[in-house]
Amino acid sequence: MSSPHSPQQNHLLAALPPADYKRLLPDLELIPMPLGWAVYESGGHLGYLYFPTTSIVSLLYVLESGASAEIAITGNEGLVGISLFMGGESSPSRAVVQCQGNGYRLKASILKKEFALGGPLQYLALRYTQALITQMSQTAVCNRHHTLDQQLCRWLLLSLDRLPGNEVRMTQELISNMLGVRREGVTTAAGKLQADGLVQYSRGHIVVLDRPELENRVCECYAVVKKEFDRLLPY
Amino acid sequence: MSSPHSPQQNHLLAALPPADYKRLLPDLELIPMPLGWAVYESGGHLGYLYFPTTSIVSLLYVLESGASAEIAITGNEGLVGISLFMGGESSPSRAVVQCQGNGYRLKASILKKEFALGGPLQYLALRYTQALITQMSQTAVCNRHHTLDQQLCRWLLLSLDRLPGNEVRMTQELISNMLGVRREGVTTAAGKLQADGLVQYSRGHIVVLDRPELENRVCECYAVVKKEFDRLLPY
DNA sequence: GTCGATATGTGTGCTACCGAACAAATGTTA
DNA sequence: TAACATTTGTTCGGTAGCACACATATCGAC
Repeated sequence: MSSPHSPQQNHLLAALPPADYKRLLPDLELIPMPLGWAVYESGGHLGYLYFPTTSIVSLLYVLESGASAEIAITGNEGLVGISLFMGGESSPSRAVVQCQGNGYRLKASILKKEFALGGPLQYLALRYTQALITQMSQTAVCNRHHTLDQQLCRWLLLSLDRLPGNEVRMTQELISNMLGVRREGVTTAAGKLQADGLVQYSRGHIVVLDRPELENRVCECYAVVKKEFDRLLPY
Repeated sequence: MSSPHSPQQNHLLAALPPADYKRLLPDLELIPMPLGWAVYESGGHLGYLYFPTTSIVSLLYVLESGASAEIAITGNEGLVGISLFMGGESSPSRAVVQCQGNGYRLKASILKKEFALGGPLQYLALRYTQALITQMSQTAVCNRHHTLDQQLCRWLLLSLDRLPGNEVRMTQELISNMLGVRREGVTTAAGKLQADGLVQYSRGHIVVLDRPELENRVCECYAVVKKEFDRLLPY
């Protein structure tokens, strides 16, 4: 009888005490999140706060030149649209669905009322935001000091953590946009991983075969971010 | 009769309505912020929230290798210690005084009570945090795509905006730590600026002579961050 | 003024990544 | 099955920033 979809698939919603969860439930709307959909655009208005369940959303910046870079990634551990409760209403970044799936959304007006109560939702939203800040900071440092090979490992692991199974659907072209590098660079780095038997990919389907070795090759940035998420949002 | 120091030199404190400001005033403690002082360490406990007035504080990450990178900079427009009200209590970054000066501090316990009221302090603190997020994100993208020359201009302008006068006291060695590059790279980039008459420096004293040209050479990142700060925190 | 510490300038080779052009392989559609 | 679009692989020269070594300049203490 129970639907295969539940708001509780999102860790933040699942962490709400029963009373708060019940109050919010009628206002949570299931919504499909198709590949490539821009949840919000740079500077654009936001009508809803989104809680991904089976989808992954990338926060990225696009420069005037057209060059881009991902600054953070959000899945079922978080939410999309922090500017709604932080007070700014908009943000200069873009949020794009990187892996198709579902999510729940909450009307901005309802979120704001709930947030103003100062209860569990505020508590969770702010802690999540701090974890997000850690991810962004670590991305900045990683961009500066680590090699493309390491960053590709980091990106794969961060994505994998937010997906069921061990497969990531994503072309090398799109990964290069996320990492802010050339597609050829990703081809080379991914070629090494494939040659060493860590992954197996073909036309946009990447299957991770040896996760331990991936964790072995990744830079410290992955562990720092993961540890901070676990500390702030124990699940 | 009036002291040369006032909490109102900090823009956030100055933006508080009179009633809230008066309530907080007895708990604001003037504190000198000496060069190099670590306001907080990675993972360390924070006893106070800091409001710089004439000092500049850098938020930076230090990697296991010893390499470092600045992810944001805070002066009299903001505050240091967001993890206190975001709920995490600590953060993996470090905050170091980059330019000596003064500031005011507020006990963590008092801050938390005040923040929980949901009043103007909460409003301002969250908006400031969102502006900080923009700065961090832009730093990540800038690290990826822009040249050292552009980044040096950005760093100089961001510092200049937070200081009185047109002089920045900072050796090239320290600037290189902030930007996460080699000292020689800064020497070369700074040499160009000096040769073209934009700055005049000697042993840790950088005097900006031609700010318009500096703004002409900087990447878009500077303007994006400045615009977002002005939007979120009009002064 | 001399000395030592700190700060800045320069040179040489090296590597990671860029830019562009093109080739090959793999799906998809007719 | 054939034609096509998409994805991945490869090559070439160019460049920004690296690592290391060392030269010079400036300031302060004695």
